[in-house]
Amino acid sequence: MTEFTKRAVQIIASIPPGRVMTYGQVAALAGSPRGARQVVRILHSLSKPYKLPWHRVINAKGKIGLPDRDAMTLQKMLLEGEGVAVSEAGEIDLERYRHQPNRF
DNA sequence: ACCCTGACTTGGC
DNA sequence: GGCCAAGCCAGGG
Repeated sequence: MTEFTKRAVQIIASIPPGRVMTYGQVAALAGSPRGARQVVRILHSLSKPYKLPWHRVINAKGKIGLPDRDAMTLQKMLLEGEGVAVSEAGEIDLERYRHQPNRF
């Protein structure tokens, strides 16, 4: 496991309920602005063992990237359960829910 | 080791 | 604002 992966895991795990982050944002904070795809891999392979809040990680368009309709519905359900509004199309208001670890 | 693929992002039309 | 093309990085076959 690379350092980047470890950092990404920490970052994802630190996203509080009711907040979301984009793949690119996580990647950037973990030290690799172009590592969004690796973040995706992390969610695929490590979300289970590390119990990561995968549902709080979405793409830059503010939408759920999941190809599976069922999984998307689950994610929508989980987020709404935390107070995040998700449209039927799986869209989220990033400006409103984006988690910003080092905001001043 | 090489090639393909992906829960991505950004820039241009 | 939506669709297409190229860039990027790692894991898996």
